[in-house]
Parts: sequence; C-alpha cells; structure tokens
Amino acid sequence: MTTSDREIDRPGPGPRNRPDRLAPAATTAGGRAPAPRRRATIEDVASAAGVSVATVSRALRSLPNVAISTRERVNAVAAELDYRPDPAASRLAAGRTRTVTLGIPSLNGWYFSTVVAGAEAVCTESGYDVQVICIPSYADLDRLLDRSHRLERRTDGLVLVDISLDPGRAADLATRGVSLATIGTAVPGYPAIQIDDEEVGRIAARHLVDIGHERIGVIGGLPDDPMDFVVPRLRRRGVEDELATHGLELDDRHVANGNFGMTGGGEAMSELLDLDDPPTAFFAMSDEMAFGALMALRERGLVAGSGPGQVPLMGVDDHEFARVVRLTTIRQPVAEHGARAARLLIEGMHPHDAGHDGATPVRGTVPERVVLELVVRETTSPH
Amino acid sequence: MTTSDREIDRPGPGPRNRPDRLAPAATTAGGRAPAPRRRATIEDVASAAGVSVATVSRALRSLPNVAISTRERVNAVAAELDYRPDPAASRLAAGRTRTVTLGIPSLNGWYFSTVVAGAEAVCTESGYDVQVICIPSYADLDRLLDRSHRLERRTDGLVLVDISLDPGRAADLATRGVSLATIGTAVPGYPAIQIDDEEVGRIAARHLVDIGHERIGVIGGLPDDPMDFVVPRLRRRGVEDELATHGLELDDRHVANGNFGMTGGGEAMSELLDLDDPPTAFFAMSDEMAFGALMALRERGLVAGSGPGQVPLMGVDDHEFARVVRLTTIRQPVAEHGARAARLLIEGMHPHDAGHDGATPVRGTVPERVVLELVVRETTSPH
DNA sequence: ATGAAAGCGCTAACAT
DNA sequence: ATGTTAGCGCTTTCAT
Repeated sequence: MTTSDREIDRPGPGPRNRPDRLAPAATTAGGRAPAPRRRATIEDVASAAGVSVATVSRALRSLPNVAISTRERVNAVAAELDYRPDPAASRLAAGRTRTVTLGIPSLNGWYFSTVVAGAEAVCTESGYDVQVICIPSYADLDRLLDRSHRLERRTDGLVLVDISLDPGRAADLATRGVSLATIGTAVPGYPAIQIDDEEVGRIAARHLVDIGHERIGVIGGLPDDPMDFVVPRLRRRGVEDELATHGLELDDRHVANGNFGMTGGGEAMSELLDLDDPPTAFFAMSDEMAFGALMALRERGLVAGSGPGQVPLMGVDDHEFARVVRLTTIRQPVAEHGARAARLLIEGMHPHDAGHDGATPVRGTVPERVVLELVVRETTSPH
Repeated sequence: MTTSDREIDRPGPGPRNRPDRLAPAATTAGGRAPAPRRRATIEDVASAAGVSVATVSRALRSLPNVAISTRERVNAVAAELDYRPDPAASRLAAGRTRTVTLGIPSLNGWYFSTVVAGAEAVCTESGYDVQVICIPSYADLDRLLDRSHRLERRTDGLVLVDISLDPGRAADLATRGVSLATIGTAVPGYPAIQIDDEEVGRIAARHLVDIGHERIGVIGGLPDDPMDFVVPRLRRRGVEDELATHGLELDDRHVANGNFGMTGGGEAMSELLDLDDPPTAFFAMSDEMAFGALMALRERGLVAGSGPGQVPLMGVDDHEFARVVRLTTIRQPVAEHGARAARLLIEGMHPHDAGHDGATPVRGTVPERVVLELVVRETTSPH
C-alpha cells in the first residue's frame, strides 16, 4: 500500500480527497508555474528517511534519544521535502500554540507601539507568533477574560501593558494555561517590567528645583481614564515627595491632564500658562506631551531653557525626537521593556525557546527594576 | 461504560489522562476556588443536548439543515456548559485558522500604528485573531514567503502595508491558501487600498502656488529605503507635474529626505533653510515630518503662515496634532485604510464573517480610491 | 434533519 | 534509540 492508491480502498464514509502525489519541491529560481503539489507531512518525512513518525518528531524538535546520524538524516530529508509541521496539528496534539498575545490599551501613541515593536522582535525571533489585541477599557478586559474565555487554547502567554490585573484573574489565567507577564503594572508572583515611577517624579522635581524653581507645573494623567492608569498618580506622588523634601508644595491647579499625547500636552501647557500664577517650570510625564507643550511654548514666543526669561521643560522617555529639540528627559528603554517582558514570558513557559540553558534559574517572579537616567539638554539649561 | 472509568480499561499504549468529570460551570460571582474542571468539548455538548456531534457542529456554526428547535437547544446547552470550540482542532479539521496577519515595515510611526489599529478593530470584531509581523526589509519578506513558507497554515489572510509584492509571489500566496490585501501598494487582481499619491503632490503644489509661491521645498522620502517605498516618488512626481502646469520647476536641491518621522522632518527643514537660495514654501509628505519641520522653523524664530515674512508649510494625513498646531494638511482616513483593507480581506475569504449578505458582489479586486481633502489652516494662511 | 465515522497531522505514552 | 498507536477535538462526507 503506497501513497498512490487514491480512489480505491475507501473503507467507510468520510474520506476527504487530496492531491496524493508529493511532487519534488519546485525550484524557486525559475518562474515555473508551481505544480499543485501537496505539502509534506511528517509521514512523508518518516518514510523518506526510513524511520517512524515518532522519531521524526523527536529529531525535528531536538528531543533526546535520537541517534546523531538519524537526526541528521531526518533534518536533511525534512529540508529536502520542505517540510514544516502543521501548527494546528501540533497545537492540538501538544496543547501549545507557540503564540504570544500582546494586550495593550491602544496601538496609538509612541510608547505602546514601541513596546509592541520590542516584544514582537523577541517573540518572532523565538519562533512565536505574535498576536495583538487592544484592551481600551475594563469592559474589554472582562470580555477577554471572563467565563467564555477568549484566550484559552488560543495563546500560550499574555503580555499586558499598563493594564492592572487582580491576582484572582491572574490565577485564573494560569489555570487556563495562559502564562502572564506585565509591563507597567505588576501582579505578585508574575514576571513584570516596571520602572520606579515615583522615582521618575522625584528625579524630575529634583532637577527643576536644582535649577532654581519652586512652582512646578505637571503635565500628565488622563482626564477620563477607563483603565485606571496608575503611572500618572505615582509620578505625581514622586514630585510631591521630592518637593516636600525641599519644603515646597505642588499646587493642585498646577497639574493638568495631558493624555500622554502631543495634543494633550500642548493643551495642558496652554492651560497652565493661562493661569493667574502660572508655574515657572514644567514636567511633562512623557516626551510626546513635552513636544506638544514645547510647541505651545514656542507659539507664544517663549523659549524653553533655564536662562533668564526662559521656561524650563522636561519630559520622560527619551523619544528619538527629544534629541532633536534638545529636550531634557528621563530616559527609559521602552522597546527593551517589551523585549524583556517577552523574554521573561517565554523563559517561564519554555526555557529552551528563549535560548535559556536551564542552568540559571528563571528570573521574573520578582518585578524587574529598570535604570532611569536623567538626560539634561537645552530645555532646562541656560543658552 | 461511563466517562468515569478513569484508571481502568486502557486498551493499549498512548492514552493521555485528563480530568474526567465535567463539573457544572462554576459560579463566577463568588470567589470560590475554581474546581480543576475540564473544559467542555463538543461531545459534552452533544450528549447533554441529546444529539450527535455533527449536529452540534452544524448548529453552532449556523449551517443549514438543523431544526430550529434543535439549534436553540444546542445553543442553550453550549452556553450552559460554557463551551468554546478548540481553535486548534477546528483549524486542523477545517483548514482555516481564523487568523489575519498584518505585515508592516515597522510598528513605529503614527501611520503604521494607526493602520494596524484600524485593521485590528475590524478583525477582532469579525472574530479573527490578529497577528502582526514586522517586515523591515525585502530580506525579511523573502524569509516570510520563500520556500519554507512561514505563513502557510498559520493564517488565512495577509494585509501588507506599504510593501510591494510581485504578482508571482501573490499567486504563490493564493496557492498556499493565504488571501491577500494591500494598503499603499497594489497587486493586480487583489484587493487594495490606495490613495492617488500623485494627486497628493498636485494638491500640495497647487495650494502653495495658489498662495503665491514658486520655489517649493519638499520634505519626504527615505534616505536608505530597504522597502523601495513608492509613495515619496509618486508624491514628488505629482508636485513636479503641477508645477509644470504653472511653468515652474522643482529644484532637485529643494527636496530633502525626511524619513517620515518628526526627527527627519526637522532635520530636512534645517537643511533646506540652510541653502543659499532656500525654498519659500514647504510641503512635507506627512504631518509627522511637518511637526518636526515646524519645530525647526519656530526654533529659528520663523512663523509658519502665508503672511509677510511668514513661511508656508503643509503636511499630509491630518494627524490629530495638526489641528492643535493649525497645520494645513491633506487629509486621508488612515485608520480607515486599515479597517477597509481588513474588511475586504475578510469579505473575500468568508463573506459571512464580514457581515456580508452575499447578495452584493464582493468588491476589492479593483483598488479602492480614497477621497483626499485639503484642510487649510494657519500654517498656510496669513495671520 | 440527523447520525456515524473517517480523517486532519501531529505528540506522547508505552513497549521494545 | 526507535517503533507502535491512541488520542487531541473538531469538520465533513455519506448514509439515513
């Protein structure tokens, strides 16, 4: 019984027909019309290599207990036949999807898309498919994680960016076989990438006080915040703490929502400048907001800087454009946040995929702290 | 023989153990520890509803030939048991993945992430998983589409953004069961979303000539372009065409690469302003570049506008921030590009999923043209 | 309108 | 080190 007994020997109902001859892989060079060939299955490889499918499976996945010679032969045959395991079949049989899902409040905005880019690179390199899903509100999060779970069996792991998850939900995810890593938030016991956001606020306030200012304006926060975003609160608290150290206070009216975009940043700056007693120096909680604020400043003929008559302004992130406009900022490696979270997730799920040798223990059950660096440029210097 | 004869009756090798009792769905309200229950399979639904698995499968997918009463009962039981079909199993059996892949040169930048956001929304709403993959160079495209095809069997359709594909490759995709739609480029016979980029150039040039300028500076293009991006060339040609209409010419030295980001836009503007005979009005091929250019302008104390001593500047896209800085621009609905491409793709693959009734024919084998709108604001007006 | 059963292509016991 | 085989949980003929 070979593979060519096509129309005969149908023992019962239900057979599907498929092109039955496995043609030799077509040369790609010539633009020859590709023969409607069937793709190779593990059985084709097995018979061509003269071994069983189990051995092929083991060899191809670099599992132990395969003779070196066998492994090499199987690999050669698989390459020859251009064999690639069917992901659906292997998912069904193994229960793993080799897919990582990125959950983010939004795809718009520099921060989120940069994080996604960093995570995508790592996942793709590790052989994981990358799925993205926007979670703009808690209602969406509920829809995703509630009883009729939209992640279960569809993904091996979830990276949540700036989305808080209660421990119960996290445990439920684990129950359903979905690993978890977070960025910007943390769930006890799960890998997380966080920066010390209070320290961000402290660094900013310290710098602005250092260059001689007492009335600090803060641009940040979201007016209507469906995701209960904690970062603005923490950074604000840091500012207040640091100011308190110097016997100063943050005026409530000197805090404006900037929505973490250029538009909001510009509007917030205008709003603050229109105050009767405007702040004399400004801290925007992101570079994008700072850019908007800088535009607003320049539009009024004001110059950002610490010289006489100049208005100090600083941001957070070290966006590429910050260098161009010489914006003082607090640098954080945003793409790396995504990359590291992805790496932690994959290591936790399957050390081998992450190039992990299994010798050193997997980190990540403790939130990772990231080094912050104050980058002083012209917008807070005399010039 | 019931479902509880767990440890006995193993007729041969190879059985996997699984928790065998299907517990009643746990109440979510109480924080009760979730019993390690097994998820419902189609068989559970079938036996609970007193029908065969085939009927359940048909009923749940709204296929014909199911009695209404049966359909309702099956749906009720499925909901009761919180049943969700295993995607891997259904992919394996049906050969469809219900996944759409988005291929983009980069995730950074407003345009790309906005397109992705638009596409993601539509796909998610239509019940498709959304996968993203960055294709920053043709080498990456090759790696994706060559003989050992990294898309085959993993996705139902591919949306390519600003990436040119030769007809042969597109046909090969089809052969492998992957549908295709493009944005910003087109392959004959496949759905595509495009704007008339030459018209963009013409509109811009016409507007700047209309307000009295002859020496136009153009900011756009990529210095090192791994993806052979055609948009800058087309827009430039449009500018040249329109200028020719007025007996004018575009000076080669008045064209600078802006890399489609704020940074490049700022640098390009500086470069052009430093010329011995700088242009008197500027067209940036994207709003992001225009923002950078505007910064550069303001940094030199120059004001964007068409009044005396002012420098006209316009962009493309109608980015949210354009309104804030009152940037004249040529509006295109970017998120909608993504949404429409996704819709065309899904309609082409499976009209039902797109909410398509099958009555009207699926469009999309003809590139869709999009309405462009000149939005005049202060940066090209006297004020 | 419904049911029976044959795969889909793999993985993972278990046996050798 | 390798082979045998029973699933994984669906979809889809074909028969009724």
